[in-house]
Amino acid sequence: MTAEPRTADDTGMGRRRASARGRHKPGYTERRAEIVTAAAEVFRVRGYRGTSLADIAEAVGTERASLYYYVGSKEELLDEVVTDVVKANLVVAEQIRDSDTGAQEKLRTLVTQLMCSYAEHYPFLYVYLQENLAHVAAPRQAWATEMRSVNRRYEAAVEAIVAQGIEEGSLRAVSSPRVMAYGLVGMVSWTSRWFVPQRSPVGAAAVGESYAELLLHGMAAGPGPR
Amino acid sequence: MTAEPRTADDTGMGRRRASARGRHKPGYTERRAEIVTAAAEVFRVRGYRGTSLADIAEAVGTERASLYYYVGSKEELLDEVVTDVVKANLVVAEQIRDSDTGAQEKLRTLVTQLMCSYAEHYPFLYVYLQENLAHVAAPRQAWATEMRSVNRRYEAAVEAIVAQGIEEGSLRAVSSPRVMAYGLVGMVSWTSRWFVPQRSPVGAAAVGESYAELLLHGMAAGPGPR
DNA sequence: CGGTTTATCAACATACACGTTGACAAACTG
DNA sequence: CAGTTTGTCAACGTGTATGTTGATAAACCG
Repeated sequence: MTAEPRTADDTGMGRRRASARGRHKPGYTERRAEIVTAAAEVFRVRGYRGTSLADIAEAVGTERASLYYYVGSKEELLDEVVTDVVKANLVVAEQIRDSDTGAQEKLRTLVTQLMCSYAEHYPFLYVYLQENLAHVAAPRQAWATEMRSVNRRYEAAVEAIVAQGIEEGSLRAVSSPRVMAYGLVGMVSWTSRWFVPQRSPVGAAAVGESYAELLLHGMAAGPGPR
Repeated sequence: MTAEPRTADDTGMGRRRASARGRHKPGYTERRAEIVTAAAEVFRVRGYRGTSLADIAEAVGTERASLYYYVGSKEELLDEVVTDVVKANLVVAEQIRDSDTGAQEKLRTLVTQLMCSYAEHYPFLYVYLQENLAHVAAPRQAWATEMRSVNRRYEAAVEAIVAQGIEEGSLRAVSSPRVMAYGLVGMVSWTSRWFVPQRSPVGAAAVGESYAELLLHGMAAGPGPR
């Protein structure tokens, strides 16, 4: 008894809700964006791992279960928060690398652009920087692998510009291009630990220009130090 | 019935074990150190939050419950891994700040010392750097507050050296001392994301010297860029 | 204005992590 | 070699997180 045929009657109610996501009602997408934005801020403050969906629900002013009407999982939410912006950033970096200028100008542009990008898409990119891809757990491995590749390409772009600079003689080989690139990226990325666009006396552009100045002056060929 | 008097008979068995920790048997401390070391490596690889005591037990080759014979909690383990080394590092930084030299030499010493320190106490300091103190959850607030103060003092020391350099005229005010200090710390701290002492073609000292060179050349007063 | 779609949420089912207990074996000790 | 200490571990209790379900309002629409 209690056979519960069930056969191919794949009409789980939850499934129907999920498929309702396909349709693009006007209010739906807006509300979804609200949720993603709220999630981004909570992620930034408490970290991805330290954030529960209940936290996000509270920030949005709703109940945890309601979130599932808009989003399939916490992972999907992170993906939504982070992926596009990060990829856009990579595109810009590769454009700069491929542009037709000297390495010095390229680096300056890249650093200031990067800082401004952080501020413009405020909590989003910082959520990403604070995520250590080496620490992601099993269920996000696919995403992590993709993002790692984005990171690698980003770093490769910076490295290429540095290498160009050394080759064209405008930059000193203070160290290997790789290590120099990591230094540059690190200096800028670490701002995620202290820089808050609104609450900072100095703007993102100013920080970016300072760091560009510092790095360029530091790498520039020409009159020695002392 | 089943009154279970229990009164002041505070002889819970677990308590007795815990108090047995007071005694300093020879093998005990060694085993404990093994566990702390293993924990450090697991923390580095998976992050504090992403690590379960089961993971650590597996790394040690024992059972989760056995760890509690040596350690009261996961937090205690992190504390053990991180706190002393971090504080020692701060002491060195403040010594450098208070030493009797020019700012340039101070910064060079500080940066190289810092990198070497990372390598020497390998996974330990990197575990700390990867912990974002802004993300710690409630039960570790006390520890986090203490560590935040350590961070603040560290950054203040670097900032002071930069300020000294500007005052004595050996460094340019590329930006505020604070922002410059963050840049320096960031460049070095970010190595936690890519530098693995054994597995890297370039040693910690070399990276440290390169970054010191780059930063100093970048901040140094004297012949302009171009 | 009745029926359908849209959105919300209480309640449930699972899973996993932490920390504790008490039993137990092996090593030590007198 | 008997008794105690030292170290290990299966089993349990508890808390908290995720994701699902079905009931239920509210808005929409023909």
